[in-house]
Amino acid sequence: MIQLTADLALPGLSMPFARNEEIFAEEEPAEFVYKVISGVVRTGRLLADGRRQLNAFYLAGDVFGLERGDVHRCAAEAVTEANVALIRRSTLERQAERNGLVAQELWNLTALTLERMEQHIMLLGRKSALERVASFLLSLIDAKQGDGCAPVRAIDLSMSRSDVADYLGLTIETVSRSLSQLERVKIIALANARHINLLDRKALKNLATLGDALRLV
Amino acid sequence: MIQLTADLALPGLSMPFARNEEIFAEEEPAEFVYKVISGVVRTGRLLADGRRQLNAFYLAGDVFGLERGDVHRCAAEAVTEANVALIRRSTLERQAERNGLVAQELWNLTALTLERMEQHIMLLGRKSALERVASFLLSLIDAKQGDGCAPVRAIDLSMSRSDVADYLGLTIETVSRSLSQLERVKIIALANARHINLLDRKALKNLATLGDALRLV
DNA sequence: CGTTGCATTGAAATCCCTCAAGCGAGGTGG
DNA sequence: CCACCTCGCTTGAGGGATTTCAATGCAACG
Repeated sequence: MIQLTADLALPGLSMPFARNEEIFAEEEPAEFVYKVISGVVRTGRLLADGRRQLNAFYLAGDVFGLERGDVHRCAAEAVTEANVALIRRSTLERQAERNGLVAQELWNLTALTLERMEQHIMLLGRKSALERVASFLLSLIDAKQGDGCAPVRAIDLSMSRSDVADYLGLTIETVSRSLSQLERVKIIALANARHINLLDRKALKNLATLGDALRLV
Repeated sequence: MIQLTADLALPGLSMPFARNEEIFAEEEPAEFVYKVISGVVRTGRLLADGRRQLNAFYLAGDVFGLERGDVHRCAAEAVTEANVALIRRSTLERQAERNGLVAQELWNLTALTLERMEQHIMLLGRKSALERVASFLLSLIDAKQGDGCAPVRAIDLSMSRSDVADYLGLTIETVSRSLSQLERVKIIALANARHINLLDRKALKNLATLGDALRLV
């Protein structure tokens, strides 16, 4: 990570994106690899009839747009105003050839994305709506926890209900109802639609991982 | 691929597995990387209450068990009798450090798996039962097509309805009903439960990719 | 103060799951 | 050799979770 971070941080290549602005499109040539400097980015795909499925949200420090082939198989858009660093892929691959650490880091980043996708597959294939929303909130908490060390008491959603729904394979109504349900049983409190106070973390975790065998060991 | 294939083909390390035999377990130390020589392998995870989600099926030539961390995050089992080549991970990583082509191939294989997972996420999050089954059949056809060049007219399912269901995020009953439905509209014919004749490939593709934007361009 | 966009809530409909019964092929024992 | 059992698959009926459709609320903004 250190290696790539250094390479990616070239300040000249950092670009600002507005809310909902497209960073790259599905099927677009994959000329760059991207790193979130600030803000939030979403990646996803569309079916022709308009159904949308989001793969992932990327927060500051995350790398996205890393592809095997020569085109992007997902679109990427800014969820919030975001600064994104661009690294020319050809440059990166040349470096990887010379420097084993860069190559290893490219592999690591891809494998990390893969791990997240595998977890998401379990969520989409086998979890109920309530479990999905609980898992989602918990993943946001864990991401935040990684940064600071103070226990997280509140979550600020940077994405709309529509984004959450398309990420979790639900409708916005079901997401809204699930959040209301979590509030009714006093697991969370909704200060407003985008600001959530965490009341009972243990209960949330039970819901989210009922019972992910990995966590119970 | 060529590079790794050569490395992986060391015949001394090929191991036979019986139907349903475990190849590695969830959370087991990831000591080896695996390559299917013959037969079919499934990978997946369990929730504590017994719900199962399969990530992927691997056919002859496919590599699986490639991890970033030091433990397997999925279990792997033989679907049919299978021969699997094992490569010690430490060996592979040492080679990757010295030989850029090996490193690149490791990255390629991980990225290929990632691509498949992303496609599966769309299937699980946004496709109906019928679309999922159609997509599944089509992916089997495409995998077969890759080998020979004659147009595929029949599919032999090596996995049970239960495996298909857990892969597609459905129940066995829904899988069965979807297949019957495909038969009723003359898209397929079921010679028996595991042997499917393809009658209308175009209709199957329409169902599966209605309308995957990628394919419509 | 009306408009616009996003979120919540309710009611009805739909899709898929659950439960249950039946079917067929393969294997075993009488 | 046939009856019987088992296992995997199919089919049906009913129920439940989520979607769909529709109305309302709410906050930001011109």
